[in-house]
Amino acid sequence: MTEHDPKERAVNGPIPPKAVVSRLSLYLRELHHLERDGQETTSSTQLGKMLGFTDAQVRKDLAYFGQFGYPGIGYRCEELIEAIRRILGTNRSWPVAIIGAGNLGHALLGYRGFRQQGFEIVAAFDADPGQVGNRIESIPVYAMSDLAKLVDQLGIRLAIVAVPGAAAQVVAEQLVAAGVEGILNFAPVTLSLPAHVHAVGVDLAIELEQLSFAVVNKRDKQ
Amino acid sequence: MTEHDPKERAVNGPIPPKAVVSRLSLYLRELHHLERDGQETTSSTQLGKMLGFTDAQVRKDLAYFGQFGYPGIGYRCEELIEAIRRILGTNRSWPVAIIGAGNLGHALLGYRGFRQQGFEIVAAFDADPGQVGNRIESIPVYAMSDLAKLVDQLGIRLAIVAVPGAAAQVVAEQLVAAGVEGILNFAPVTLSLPAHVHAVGVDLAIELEQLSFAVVNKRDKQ
DNA sequence: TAGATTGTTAATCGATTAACAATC
DNA sequence: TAGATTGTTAATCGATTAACAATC
Repeated sequence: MTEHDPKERAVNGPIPPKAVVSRLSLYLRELHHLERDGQETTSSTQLGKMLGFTDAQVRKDLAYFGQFGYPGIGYRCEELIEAIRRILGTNRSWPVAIIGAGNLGHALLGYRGFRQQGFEIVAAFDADPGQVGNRIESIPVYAMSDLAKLVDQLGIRLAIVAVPGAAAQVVAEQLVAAGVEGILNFAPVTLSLPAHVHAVGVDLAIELEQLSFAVVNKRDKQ
Repeated sequence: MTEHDPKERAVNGPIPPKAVVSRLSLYLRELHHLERDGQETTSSTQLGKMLGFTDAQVRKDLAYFGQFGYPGIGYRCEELIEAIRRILGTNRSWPVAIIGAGNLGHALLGYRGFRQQGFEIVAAFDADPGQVGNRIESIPVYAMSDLAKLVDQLGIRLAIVAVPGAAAQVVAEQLVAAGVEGILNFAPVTLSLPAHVHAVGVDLAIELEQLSFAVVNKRDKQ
């Protein structure tokens, strides 16, 4: 806590573009690196260079949410980290469920990066009765029939879908019925969801396709 | 093969925005679903509805690459699939290496979706001597010292980095030195690469952060 | 033919960059 | 003070949408 009192934007100010919010996560990641390296302050120019953005873009992005810098000085890393975490909602720990304890779900259950950023996987669910009752990375695997009960008991609002494509839409509907508000979807399908439920899709094959395109159309970056 | 001879854009035509290329992958995914369901043709309106885009955007995106449709009719699914695969470069199979046979690497080695889209993981590499010589999902695990030799022998141009953040930059440099041209990076760091090497980053914690933001700023979609 | 739908141009909208007064 | 850097406005750039002639 310092005497610096940033004027943050009114709660119902202009809604930031999605691209701005995703850059916010990148700024946060770089700020963690800077802080770990012992740097107290940084600047829009430095953050921009680290990520290949202009300094103007960094300042503009942050300005959507308030005033976090000091003219002539820059930004205090610790303060900006705290501010971005508040904006993203990761200044607290989220309990998260994973649906699908197969190949990918297994790996996600063991992924350390989630907890470091404020996400704790507290329950896994699988359709296979052989899996139910097991613990994977010390996280219990439950039957899908227990979903609604556990979502309620554990206060789960976010879930990760790691089931085969053919099952994903049905699973998503079960999650919505259980009260989940956000879904990180690894199944290679477009989920159809009510407007109040948010989804982020990660399609691993698509990421490779984007790389394939970049390589076959070899024109240098920048 | 039909008598339809699309006039595709000159090879050095305007370079398409990145966002267009990523939507191309989504069109391809939906076209596969349509084809599997036995649909012969589709339209920009239908494709748009499936993905939440306008029909104009679908047509504009495709128009960057050529003329693939039939006025009054729409697009033949099979033809458009083939055209998009040619554009993305996935009308052939790419041999891919995975670096890091830990938690996540393990899951990626078993991911079926890669092969279905034209990517075959042919080699894994790990720094742990205990892993070297093993086979995971029938794919051999090699020592990092064999990287350059195998990249050359197997014609590997794309690699997936699934090592801890602290190791990722060094691994990336080894990949570049071995001649790899594209890197799909799962480590939560920004890689510094020469201009002729392309990277796509997937940071799993960042994806959850984006979801967290959407949920705490609960305003409905669209 | 009438209805459907493309490819493309023009109009609109939004996002990025440049510039600079204010501040430390 | 001089140098550095912010937050913000205006200018530029790029992407999306609307409209429509051409086509089947």
